Amino acid sequence: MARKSASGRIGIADVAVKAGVSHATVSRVMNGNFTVDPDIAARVRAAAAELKYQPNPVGRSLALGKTDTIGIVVPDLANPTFQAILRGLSRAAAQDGYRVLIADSFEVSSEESILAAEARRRCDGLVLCAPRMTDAELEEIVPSLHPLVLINRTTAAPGVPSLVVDYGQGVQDIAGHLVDLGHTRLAFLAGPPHSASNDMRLKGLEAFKAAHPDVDVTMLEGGSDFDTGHEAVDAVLASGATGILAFNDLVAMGLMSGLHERGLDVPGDISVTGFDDIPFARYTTPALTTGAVPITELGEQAWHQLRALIRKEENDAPGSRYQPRLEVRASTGPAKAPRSTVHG
Amino acid sequence: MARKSASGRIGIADVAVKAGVSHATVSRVMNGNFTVDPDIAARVRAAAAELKYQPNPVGRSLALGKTDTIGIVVPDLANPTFQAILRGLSRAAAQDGYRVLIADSFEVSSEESILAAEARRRCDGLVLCAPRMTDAELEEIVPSLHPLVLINRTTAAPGVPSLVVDYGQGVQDIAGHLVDLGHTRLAFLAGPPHSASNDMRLKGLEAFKAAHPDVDVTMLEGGSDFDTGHEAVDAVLASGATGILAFNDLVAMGLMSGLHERGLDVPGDISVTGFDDIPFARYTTPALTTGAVPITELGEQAWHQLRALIRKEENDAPGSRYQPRLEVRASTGPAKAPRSTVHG
DNA sequence: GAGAACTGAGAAAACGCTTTCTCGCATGGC
DNA sequence: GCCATGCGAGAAAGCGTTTTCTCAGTTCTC
Repeated sequence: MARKSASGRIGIADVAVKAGVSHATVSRVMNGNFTVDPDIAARVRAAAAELKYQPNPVGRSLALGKTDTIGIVVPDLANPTFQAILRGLSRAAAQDGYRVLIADSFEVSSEESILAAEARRRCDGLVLCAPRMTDAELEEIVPSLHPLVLINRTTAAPGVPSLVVDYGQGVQDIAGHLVDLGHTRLAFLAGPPHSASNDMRLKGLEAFKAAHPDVDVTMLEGGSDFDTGHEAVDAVLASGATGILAFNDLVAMGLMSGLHERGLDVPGDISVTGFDDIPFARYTTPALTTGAVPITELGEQAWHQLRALIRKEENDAPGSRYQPRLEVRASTGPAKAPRSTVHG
Repeated sequence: MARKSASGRIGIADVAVKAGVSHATVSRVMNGNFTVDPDIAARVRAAAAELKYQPNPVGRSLALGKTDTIGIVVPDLANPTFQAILRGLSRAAAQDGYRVLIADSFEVSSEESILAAEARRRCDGLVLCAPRMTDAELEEIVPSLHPLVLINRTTAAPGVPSLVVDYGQGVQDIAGHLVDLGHTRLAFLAGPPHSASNDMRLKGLEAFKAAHPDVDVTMLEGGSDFDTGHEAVDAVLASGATGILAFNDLVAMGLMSGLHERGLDVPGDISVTGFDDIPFARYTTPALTTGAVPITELGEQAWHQLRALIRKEENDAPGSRYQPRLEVRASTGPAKAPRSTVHG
């Protein structure tokens, strides 16, 4: 019969009593400390097994000063991109015995810093995805969040790795692809106004426009979800563009759905591109041309960077930059009125 | 200048020294205990603010015996269904000040019970999604996991709410819909062999077959992802069925994609149905007819049930059963060779 | 004006563990 | 046979909180 401590749960004290040793010895055995007599160790292990004793992690955390848990702050768990980051992070961390605590800010960016601080205090480190947070706010909280890894943001603070996707180069590649297909009138269906990754795309497009003065690029307001794309049909048609760069795959899918409802053919009438290469992108009809980002791998890398920080290792690669790979599928095709050589 | 305790972080002791009071008083103030003189309370608050003191959650957890965290065990974070449950759970829990810790078993069901026990000890309660775990194993670990809420599983143990989707009824509704459209040869593209929810579907189809002896239902082996559906094209065509019930939306989308590649028209040649109504289901081409499950709401309900358990409230609704709603979209249509009245 | 009742804050115990410190005991050397 | 050495395990001190216990100082009552 398992005797229980006052709390109702079996603790180290119960095992100690049953094995006829002190708490300290039980702790030593449980932690594989070999300065314990093998006979006694065996007795302790037997007692522990019989009582099904499992050390209380909270007690351990307090004593050891670590929780074996990391936190991730995401603006929206419904977004496939963050789901993928979470997945990669979770898997990689699990392999090293770490769990992940999620903090979803539900796009309420005013809550983000509080949430981040909160999460950080419960964990050994933090991965922060906060695309809408202002630079000022970011700089202010970053120092108190160490060990910290940033996703798609950079900071002046030292010792904070940033994993950033080169969206600027990505949109340029996509725009280039459309131009190669003969499109001369493009439109960019932008993302959320104050999003860091949207800014990167805008910068990329500026560079593209500078390099291609003959191409007309219309900027359209947008957002980051299906509905944004779906509702943008009128604006897209009004722009007269034949090649559309949607902020991301979700927006592109919404747009294609809306165009389809209007009886327009993609890519016959209009070419549509996305960004991210979420798992569903290859299964849309037509399959979506997009800028593929190895996003799950990014989550995995986030863990590796964070791990190095937690272990206070020399970090030779403080952050890294991911180049999107142009993934040409069926949603892009020759412009209706080609003005130069067109393949296919 | 903020003085720091040995640990390097600001603790209650630092605030106590700065305010010239004892730790106890600081704690009382921080917890809104009104037996403290207003002047002293103000002094403490000022000191806390100046030092930017935030109580250490681990210390609090140990003292209070609660972590304000719940855990969720999922077999695969890549699956939209579990993502949605997680989302609903996370949001609902957040509203009550709880965070969620995720434990992804990566479909390794042998790890599931260890993972669950591990997660449970770090949290105040657990939501368990373990479709592949055997009944025996489930019954064995359930008692040690309380407070616990099960998703799509039931247990004989008392006090464990189960949130289960009535997949059995769902497939019958879908099958009925296909028969109404004139289909007489159906095929079920099954899910993972030992999945609880697959068993429920199979039972539902048995009932359906008993009620519709004139309808031919072929059972095909399958899985739960895109590729399963994509690879099943040959088997589906070989079956001669014109109405296909895929295990879930993912499989249905894979199948539609495969059929499309073969030049077949959905629903012209073959009608395809899914299950779950994941967010993408309405954006496929054609939009997918499916059994809609309010899955995010299910995650939310999971929290409410768990909360009741944690608070030891009387739980008048120990679990609940969700009826899928038949969502007819464009992927189903009249059978090619109608044998009875067909609408449209 | 003295004892009772009360108020409010400090001391100390508790939460469950790890780890340092300490010390008894056995062994080895001379 | 005695002291130095070392090994192994218990005692105790943290880790950072909350909360009970205790008690000094004040107010109230008769």
